[in-house]
Amino acid sequence: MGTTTIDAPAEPKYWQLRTVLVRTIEDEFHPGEILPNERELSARFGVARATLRQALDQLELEGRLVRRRGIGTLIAAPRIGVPVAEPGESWRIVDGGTVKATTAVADALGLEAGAPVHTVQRVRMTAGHIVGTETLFVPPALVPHIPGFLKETSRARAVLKQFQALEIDGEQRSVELGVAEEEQARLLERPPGIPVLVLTTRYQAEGVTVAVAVSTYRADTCRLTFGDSGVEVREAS
Amino acid sequence: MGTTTIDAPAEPKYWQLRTVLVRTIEDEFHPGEILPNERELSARFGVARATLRQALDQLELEGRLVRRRGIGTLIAAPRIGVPVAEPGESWRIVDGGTVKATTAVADALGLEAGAPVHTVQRVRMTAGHIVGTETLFVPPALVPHIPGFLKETSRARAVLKQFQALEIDGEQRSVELGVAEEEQARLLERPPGIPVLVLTTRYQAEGVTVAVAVSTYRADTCRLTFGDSGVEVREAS
DNA sequence: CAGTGGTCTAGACCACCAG
DNA sequence: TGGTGGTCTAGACCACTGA
Repeated sequence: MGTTTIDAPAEPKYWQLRTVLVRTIEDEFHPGEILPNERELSARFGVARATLRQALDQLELEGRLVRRRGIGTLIAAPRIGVPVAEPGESWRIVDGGTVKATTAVADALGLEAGAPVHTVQRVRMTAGHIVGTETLFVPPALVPHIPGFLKETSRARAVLKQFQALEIDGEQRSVELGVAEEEQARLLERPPGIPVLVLTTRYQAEGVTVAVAVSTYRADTCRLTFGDSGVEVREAS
Repeated sequence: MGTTTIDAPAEPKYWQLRTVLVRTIEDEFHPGEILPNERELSARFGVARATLRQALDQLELEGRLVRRRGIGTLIAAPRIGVPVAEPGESWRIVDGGTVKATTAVADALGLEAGAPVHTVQRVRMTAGHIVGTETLFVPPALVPHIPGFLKETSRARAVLKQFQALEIDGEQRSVELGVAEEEQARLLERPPGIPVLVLTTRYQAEGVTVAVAVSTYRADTCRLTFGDSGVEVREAS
C-alpha cells in the first residue's frame, strides 16, 4: 500500500550490485588486495554466481578489478597513462615482412586492395609492462631497396629506419574500441577477446598519406594521453 | 588416433562462434539487416543461448552489431567519426550549476576537494544523433560574477561564455574506457552500463590548468578523431 | 591437492515493440 | 498478442594456480 515512488523502473540486480561493489572497493580496499571469491560474494549478496559475474565484468571493463584464474579477483592499480606520439616511447620490434594490403589499409594508402605493403610489428613497453601493439604499414614505393635475404626483424628495422627518414608533416589519429584477436592477444599476453583501444594513425607528407599505423592498447590498464600529460606512470603491484 | 596437432588449446565456444559470425556478417549481411533471433541462432549452432549471447556481446562491443529489445539484432552501421577539438562541433547545453569538486576534478584544477566549481553539461550531436556528453568544470575564481538568480541553463551559458573568453594556450587530453553511469546514460538515451570512451581535457593558460572537461562518447557507435580526419560522417539507417 | 576464476547448460520469467 | 532481446537462476565441469 502506497509507496511514494512510482515503482522505480527497477534497475537490474547486476547494476545495483555493481554500485554496491564500487562503494565497497573505494571505501574498504586498496590496489592489489583480493576480494572474497565469487561463490562467497554471490552467496553474501543472495544472487546467482552468473549475476555477480555480470557485475564484476562491468568493474573489470572499467579497470577497477583484475581477475586472475586460480588466484582471485584483485583491486586494480590505476590505469597507466600512455603518452601517444611523445619522444621516448619504448618499443620492441617483434616481427615484420611484406603482406597483401587489406582493403582498409589499401584505402588509407591509396593502393589497390591486395597490393603488397611492408609491415613492422612492435610491442610497446611502459613501466615494464607490455601495454600495446603496433603494426606499421608502409608502401614499398617509399621504401624500395630492401634486400630480400634479410631476416624479418632486420627487414622490419630497415623499414622503420626508412620510415623515420620520411619527412612526415602531419598525422591524423583516431581512437575506437575493439577486441583483441588472436595475434594481438598473443602479443599482449592475454586471452583473445580482451577489450582494446584501437589507435589508427595516418602519417602524411605533403598532403598524402604515406604510412598507416594501427595500434592496440589494453583498455583495462591503459589511458591514452595526448599533449604532454600522462607522466604519472605508476607501477602495478 | 594420432592427430598431428598437440590437441589445440581448445578455444572457448563463444570465441569460435564469434569468428564464424564475423565472417557471416561480413559476407552475407549489410548494415541495417536483421540477424535471425537468438533462440534460432543458438539452436542452429548447437549451443546454449547464453553462450551465443556471449559471442554477440563481443560483436556488439566491437560495434558490429546493435541489439534492440523487442526488435532483433541488427548489423551496425560503420562507426561515426567524431572530430575532437575541431571548429564546428555541435553541442546542446542541458544543464549547469555549481557543485562541490570531486577529488579528481579538484586535483586537476589545484583546488581543495569539495571546493565549489561551476559546471556546464552539454550533449554532443553528430549527424543528427546524440553521440556524447560533456561536463565542463571551471573554478569560480575565473568566472566570478555570475548572478545567483539565473536559471541553470542561463548560468551554464554564462559560464561557457566566460570560459571561451579565457586565453587557453594548451590542452592535454586523455582517452580511456569506461561505462556510462546513470546520468550519462540518461543523456545518451541508453541504459546504464554501456561502454563509453572517456575523454578528459585539461585546458591550460600560462602553464596552469584553468578548466577541465570530462566527455563520454558511445563506444559502440563512435570513433574519436584527432587532427583533421573523421570527415566521413555517415547516416545510420 | 584444494581453491580460484572461466565456460557452458537448460530453463524460466520479464520488458519492450510491432501489428 | 506474439516475438524479440534482457535478466536471473542452479548447477556442472574445466583450466589454472599455489602450496
